[in-house]
Amino acid sequence: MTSSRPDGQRSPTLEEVAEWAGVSRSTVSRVINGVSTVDPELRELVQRAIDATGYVPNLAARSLVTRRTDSVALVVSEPDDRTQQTEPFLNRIFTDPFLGRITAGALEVLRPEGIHLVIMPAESPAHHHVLRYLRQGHVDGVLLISSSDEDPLPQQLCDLGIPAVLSARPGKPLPMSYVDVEQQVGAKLAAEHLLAIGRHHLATISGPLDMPSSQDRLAGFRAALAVHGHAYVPSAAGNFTRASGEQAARELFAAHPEIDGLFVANDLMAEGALQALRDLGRRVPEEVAVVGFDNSIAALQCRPQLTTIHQPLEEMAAEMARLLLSRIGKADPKPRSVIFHPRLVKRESA
Amino acid sequence: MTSSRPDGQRSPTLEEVAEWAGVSRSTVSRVINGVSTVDPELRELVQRAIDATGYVPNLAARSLVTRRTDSVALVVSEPDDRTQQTEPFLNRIFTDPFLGRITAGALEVLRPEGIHLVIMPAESPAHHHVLRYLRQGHVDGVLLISSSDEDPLPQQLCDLGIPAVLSARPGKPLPMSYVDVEQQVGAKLAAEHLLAIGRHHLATISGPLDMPSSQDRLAGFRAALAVHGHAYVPSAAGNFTRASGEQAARELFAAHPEIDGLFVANDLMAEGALQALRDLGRRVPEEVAVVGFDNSIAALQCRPQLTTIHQPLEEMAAEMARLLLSRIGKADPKPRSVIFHPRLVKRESA
DNA sequence: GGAATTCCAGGGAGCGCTCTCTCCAAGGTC
DNA sequence: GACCTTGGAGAGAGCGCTCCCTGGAATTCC
Repeated sequence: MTSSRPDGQRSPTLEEVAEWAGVSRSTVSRVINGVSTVDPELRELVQRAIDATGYVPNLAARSLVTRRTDSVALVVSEPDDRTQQTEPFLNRIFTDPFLGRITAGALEVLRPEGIHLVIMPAESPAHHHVLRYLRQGHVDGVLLISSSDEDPLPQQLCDLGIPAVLSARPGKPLPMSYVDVEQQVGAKLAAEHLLAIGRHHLATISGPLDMPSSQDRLAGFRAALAVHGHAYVPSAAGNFTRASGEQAARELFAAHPEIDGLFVANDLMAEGALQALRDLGRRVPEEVAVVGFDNSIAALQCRPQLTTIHQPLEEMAAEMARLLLSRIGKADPKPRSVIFHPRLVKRESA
Repeated sequence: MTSSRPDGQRSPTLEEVAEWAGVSRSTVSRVINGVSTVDPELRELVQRAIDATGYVPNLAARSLVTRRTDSVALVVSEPDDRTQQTEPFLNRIFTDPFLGRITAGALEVLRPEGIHLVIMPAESPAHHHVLRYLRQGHVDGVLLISSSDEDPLPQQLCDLGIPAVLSARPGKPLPMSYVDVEQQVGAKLAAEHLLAIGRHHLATISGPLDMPSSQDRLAGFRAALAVHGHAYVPSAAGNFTRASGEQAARELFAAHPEIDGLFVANDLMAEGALQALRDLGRRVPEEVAVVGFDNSIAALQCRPQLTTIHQPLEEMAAEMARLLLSRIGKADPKPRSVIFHPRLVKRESA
């Protein structure tokens, strides 16, 4: 099919297709953009011309006039204050099942609309690169996965008037749509499950404390236990990696050997914690029950398989994409939030 | 800083900046593009105008005339014949440390040049989406991670004259630059190490057999053993995921319980194999020695820590980026290949 | 049958930028 | 002092496309 690019030549233009078909540039443009007021016979002819010349619209020219690019960015952002990281940012995000699920969910909505998705890691030193990319008008909007309430990116996008949707409640109030899961409810499900199976010495491994979602899970867990009379809940913070979970579990058990129930803020860290417990010779779930969060593929890959809190990341990402598209279309409807419900998935670890 | 976008208005143009500064459009353009023939005083003035108006070049307009976009795509491609997959493609690639290292390496080279990197998964049903994106001229070139010798994408890019560099030797001869590691040498290092520590019943878990790199690792392992008189080497194929490694190990040990040395074509599968061996009650390395491939973060996360074959993915990706940039600049220099050297990293598992 | 209406193709302007070409002024040379 | 060179700014064309507007042909209506 197509081809026929003569040589190192640049690709054919609308004008050339029009000439081939013996019609005007306008008519070809109409055919390409699916405008209905074209004689079916002519439409057919133009289509043949397009195939014969191997024409592909020049996006730069088009978006110069339409002011649309038909692509949106998925930006995974991280602020600078996250210093003492052992694993590099890129390894972290491309190793966490999180991003894959988000991407899949967003594509589910975007592809049918013919919108491209561009994935951009934005760790702090490169922040301005990404911001420049966005400002230059490469994309029509942004799906923003931000990992800190100190992240300036949401505010910047707001100021610049770039349509964006957040993946979680913003750290500071911002007129921006976002999608979230009831974090506190999820933590409460974990707490109540641990209590229900008879555990009394509960502790938790949280995510980074500058993330709203980490704060919420921690607060939710504590609040749920407080209701049952547990005034103090030992905790340690990780950074959502397996290694950090392992480390946090070690600290926690060194300080509180009596712990018999552990809520870990994501599955990856829970997997690390399981590792630590194995090394410490604690049996799971007999001696220590462990509940994770996410219900990611990692939960199935460890032994024992993880009991965890399911959050529907794919659907959440799809909803983000929908919110973004509606935002891109109209002139600024008021920001909306869509909150999903977590649920407990019972497996072997608790 | 900047800001001052009046309201929902669109951003200022060159013309407006020029007017603010009382100079011509050309002069502003020169300042922005760093052309040296501008009076320092004027340059200063124009700079102030840029800051005051919050001007950002419109990329569409610029690339319409320059025919450059200053961005390249990192395409991770997968052909359709990979059907019976349990894990979805996106989960697979965003879970494998591979992509993170590649991205990091490529950015190392691209960022200093002011080139943006756009990451695009291209699993088969969406192949044409990505191809369209590339043809539309969103990017100047492509770094292609292709996972099958049946993948049509390399050939298509070639036909379209889109500059591209491959991450491994192409399945079919193609006038295209690529970067690779001496796969066979890597496999040989593994084989010889296993022999050196006294193992006699060797087997291997390979990657998908339609991948040139998998073929090479398998062939290299067999060839090295043949030299030492081992005519037959049991093998099972996985798909580079942890789960597939676990599965393959089970099959292998069910059929050949005598195996005491195992070479696994990547660390993730090796981790799965370790899991299977633990379930089977085989001690590693005492009863079975395991050697992985990649030297990824996964090799450090499992118990026992993996002895593995290191391949310098970051440097390889950086070299890919360099090859691509040189290809984009000039009119088609002849395709070059750059081959890196693997080395054995000894840890606990063998 | 003539006027009014509809339908659909073409013409042309212009999106915001770069880049070549032109032009002016200042300095240098004989 | 007349000529040439050079440095540096402006003018203008045009990249490939969309979209509004115009105008001719076909159709409808009284």
